[in-house]
Amino acid sequence: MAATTPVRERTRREIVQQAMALFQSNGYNATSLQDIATAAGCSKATVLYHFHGKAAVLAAVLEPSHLALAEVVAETSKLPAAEAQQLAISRFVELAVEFRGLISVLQDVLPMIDELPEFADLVAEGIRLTEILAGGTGSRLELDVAKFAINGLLGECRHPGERTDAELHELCDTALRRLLQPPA
Amino acid sequence: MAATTPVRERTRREIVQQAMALFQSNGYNATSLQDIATAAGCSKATVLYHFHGKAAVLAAVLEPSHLALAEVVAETSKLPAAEAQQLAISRFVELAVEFRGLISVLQDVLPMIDELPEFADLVAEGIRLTEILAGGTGSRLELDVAKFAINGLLGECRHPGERTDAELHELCDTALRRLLQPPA
DNA sequence: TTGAAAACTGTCCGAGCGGTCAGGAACCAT
DNA sequence: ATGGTTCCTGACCGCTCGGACAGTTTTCAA
Repeated sequence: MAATTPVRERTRREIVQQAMALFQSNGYNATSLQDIATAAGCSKATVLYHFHGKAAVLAAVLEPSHLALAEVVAETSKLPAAEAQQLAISRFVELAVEFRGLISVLQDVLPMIDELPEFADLVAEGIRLTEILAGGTGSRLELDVAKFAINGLLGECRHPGERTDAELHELCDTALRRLLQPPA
Repeated sequence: MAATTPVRERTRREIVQQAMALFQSNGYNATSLQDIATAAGCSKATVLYHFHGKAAVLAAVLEPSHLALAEVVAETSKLPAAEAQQLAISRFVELAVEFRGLISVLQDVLPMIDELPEFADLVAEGIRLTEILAGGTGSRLELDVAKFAINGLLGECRHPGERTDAELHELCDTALRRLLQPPA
């Protein structure tokens, strides 16, 4: 009894990896289970053997970024509002650059994410991040500006290859600071 | 020979109206021709009799906003860069508020809009608007910030009913000015 | 070597999609 | 009344999708 069955993990990993690539280039909705299976070199039935439904594949693809987001939220939650905002901006920008490819996937799924129960806490953490980015003033306008910022960032991380990581980083950093830290 | 056959126009209008409502609440991709037909009180074949394909229905739904956008672009194109940017911001915000419901439709279609030939000039006008909003500096960063602004605005106009028109207007105006007119 | 457990697959299913088409119904100038 | 035009529809088509399942192959500890 090995701690983990390597064959199981290997296949799962391959499926997740190929699914990620396909989701990034074609979007979640435009990618079929058959596409994933073909890319992963197995049958569609195998994909469904390892993952109970297409949404479960998506959840596995999103897991690392989800964990990273949760860490940023946890890390910033303990700080006073002003410092938290400051840190959240830079950490969030880093996150966006690191997972830039996955963000278009998120965009594609957003309209239906409320109906997928496996993403409830991801949504909750997104909301929490918004509050932190808003600077904790509780002001309606600032909260909405923070949402605006996230939407802008999500939208801009699409079209991979058009921008280098450094350019994307500068853009997001500039935009977030202009939006969230306007000079008094 | 009447100038227009009223019955034709009445059916067309009903279809477009119901399609607009469905596109807004469920998105373009998640709305089927059958859904539209049922809501409009006719058969799917009738929808296809009046509009040659689903994309044509979308084009009809988007037409008023498209015209309004074209007018804003035309109006601002003649002005010097600084004034043009100033005017574009306020006019674009007004546009966004007026057609706030349709914007989520646009978001839904964006990933595939390049393949729909009927929207080529809409895309072109969107790009032109981006340039005007960027302030005509030609700077890569400012151009990207303008795109960022548009994406943020598009994202925020979703979830109708959560915000009044006035609130949305204030939000978009604030965000665009912070992004595009940062104090020197 | 063997046999149970794990991994995998071919095949089928029902549903929904956008779109076509021949023909029926409504309309209206004559 | 009537005949041609416009409007409308039921039935159908080809296709793709996510998913179910019984049965085969592979794996691996005993």
